[in-house]
Amino acid sequence: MDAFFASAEQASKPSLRGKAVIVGGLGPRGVVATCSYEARIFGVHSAMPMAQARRLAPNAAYLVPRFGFYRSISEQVMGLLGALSPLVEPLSLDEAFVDLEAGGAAWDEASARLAGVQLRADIRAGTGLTGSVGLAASKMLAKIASEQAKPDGLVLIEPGTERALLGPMSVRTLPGVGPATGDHLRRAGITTVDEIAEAGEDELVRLLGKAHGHALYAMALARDDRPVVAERETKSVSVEDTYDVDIHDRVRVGLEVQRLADRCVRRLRGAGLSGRTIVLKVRRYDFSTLTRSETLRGPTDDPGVVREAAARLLESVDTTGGVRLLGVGVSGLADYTQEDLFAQAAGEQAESEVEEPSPGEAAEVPSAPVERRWPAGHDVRHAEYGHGWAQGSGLGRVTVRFETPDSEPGRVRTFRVDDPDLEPAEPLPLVPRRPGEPDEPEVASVQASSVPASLPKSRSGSEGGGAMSRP
DNA sequence: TCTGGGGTCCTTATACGA
DNA sequence: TCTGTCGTATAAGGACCC
Repeated sequence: MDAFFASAEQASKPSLRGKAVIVGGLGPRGVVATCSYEARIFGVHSAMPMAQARRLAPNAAYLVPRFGFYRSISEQVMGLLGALSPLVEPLSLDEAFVDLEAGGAAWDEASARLAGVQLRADIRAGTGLTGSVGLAASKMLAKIASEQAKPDGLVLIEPGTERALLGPMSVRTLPGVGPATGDHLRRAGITTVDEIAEAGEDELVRLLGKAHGHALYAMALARDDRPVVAERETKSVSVEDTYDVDIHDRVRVGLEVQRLADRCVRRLRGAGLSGRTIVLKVRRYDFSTLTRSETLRGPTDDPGVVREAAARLLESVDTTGGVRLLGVGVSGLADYTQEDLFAQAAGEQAESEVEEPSPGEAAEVPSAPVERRWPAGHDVRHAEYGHGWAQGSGLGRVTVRFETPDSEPGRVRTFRVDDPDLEPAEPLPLVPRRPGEPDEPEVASVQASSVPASLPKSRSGSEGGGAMSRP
């Protein structure tokens, strides 16, 4: 999908169409998750500190992400991909590989192009959003093609032309070459894909290590036979928080770690998993990051056990100077629990407390309960004025723009944050339902019956038919 | 003024049992 | 019994991706 979060917000909010829209964390330490193409003109891009984005584009609309909303759109699009092939490999909410050959949807250039054109039309009709499609004989090339196709395009890399196309490109084009590897290669005099090929495999391995070296050399020769893998199992579950201001108080640090441990366990249990290795992550005031981990005798999903392990790990960390981020994770996952009996007994007391957040938790965050209630961009409903979204809040007031995906740009009104006529609302569907269709009040309730998981699994390992769509 | 959150994979060092 | 070594876990850090 093109500028996915920002596009979804523009589709949802008519007044933002054609405008610079920036989605991300709005706190003092937030970063840009996605921004609209209008915002990119100002130099804003993903991962940029929000403070910098505000300087570059002070008049843009700034919104917090609504993952539930994006997920429902994503499920719709993934459903369309699932109709093309049983082999769909999601990379994120807005991106997936599809093996068109395995699905019988395409077998040559013409049929692949046709499938891509049809898919883009279906995505637009179903979601009102634009997606780009890259078609090629391997995952790497499909991905590069989809990058070139954006926004709102389709690019097909013809078999036989791969090396010539790749050769003059920057090494940074290849997936897996980020800033560090890019610098490393540049210092060795390698800046283009051709130069990787010329350097030779041995030199690449010497520079970058075995795995990376071999992989990169193969990529440079356009050799990539990785299959499209439909279902990959989760390897770890983690939660982390960056705090608006560094935490110095050691007791407070301990409390935060306990909260994170509970949140992590809730997610773990929600996924029906348990794990053996507990990981504590600490980012200090100077941005130095360290992790401490401990492996238990058996997997656990017991909040008390995870809390205690996290607390033990924290003891070995020096936090003087303050911490800006804390995180707790669990890896070494299993889908069953074989609890250490001794540890379980110790954890039982804490157990009951994790099921529901403790009453004190909501009040525990002293910073701005106002912004918490009306996050920028979230939908609201007013008894008299109907559906709208919170444009901003502060000083006991919230500004609401009243509009819906299929209305004209709406008007703004301001209310007291505790106005009883105002309540949070679910997102509305981006595309109006056709008459005769079952009534579904929320996009969030889109059913997942057509996602790949429910489709028959075919053998994997097909090669040469890989195509990737960037929906 | 800086620099999120949720992941994956790889490398290196170290410990340990056979 | 001493010593090396091989394979496997574990621990920590780093790069990368969206």
